Amino acid sequence: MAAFDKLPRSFFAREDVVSIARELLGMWLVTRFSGVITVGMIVETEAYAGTQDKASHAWNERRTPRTEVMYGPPGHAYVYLCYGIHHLFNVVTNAEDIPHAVLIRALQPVKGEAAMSRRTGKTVHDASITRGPGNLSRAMAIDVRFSGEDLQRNRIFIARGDQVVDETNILRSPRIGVGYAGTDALLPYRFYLRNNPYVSGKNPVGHETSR
DNA sequence: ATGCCGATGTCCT
DNA sequence: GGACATCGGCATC
Repeated sequence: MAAFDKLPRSFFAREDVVSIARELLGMWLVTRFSGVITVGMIVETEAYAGTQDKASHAWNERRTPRTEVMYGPPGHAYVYLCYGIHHLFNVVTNAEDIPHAVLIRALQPVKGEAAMSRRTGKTVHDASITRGPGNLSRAMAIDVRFSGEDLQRNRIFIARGDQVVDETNILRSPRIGVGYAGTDALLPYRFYLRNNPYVSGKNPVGHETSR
């Protein structure tokens, strides 16, 4: 475990969830269950900006047993079941009572491909193995039982990757599947790496980040 | 290449 | 009863 440079809680305990979503590109998502380690580089994320964001489960102060973890301290997992089938992995950010989160939408496998293949029934040559939030959760063996998991522990965490992401290779676009969110559906809160085969969505229309 | 549709837990009306 | 931060299979163009 010592080989991984785990992100400290302070990384997630910041106000700008959109910046956090962008900065998570190139980081490694790591799971370690029963000694089996799987690692994927984060290549696609989306920011969800809490009570003011109509696309967020926490929109308008909405609070349910499912979403309660988003109102908790930062640096914890928020995992929920989507369409009754898919387990979607998010990281809680900001501060307690401010329910911001970043959805991890796609990974590029780094380590543990055999375990990923066993869990999904696919080979690593099929990019769909970790493309899309439902698929990556299956490959990493993440499910709703881990909602609320502290990412400072060693079962699920995020670590610095082994290379720097070139800003010119980061594209942004509106979020996927949130058409119901009115004008908030237009916000460019999705970030992804240019030309990466593991990025979800068909022919994504993206723009370079301007900074 | 594009589109429809079924699966199905949680939350909402 | 319907919508939903999805996915894969099958039909059609």
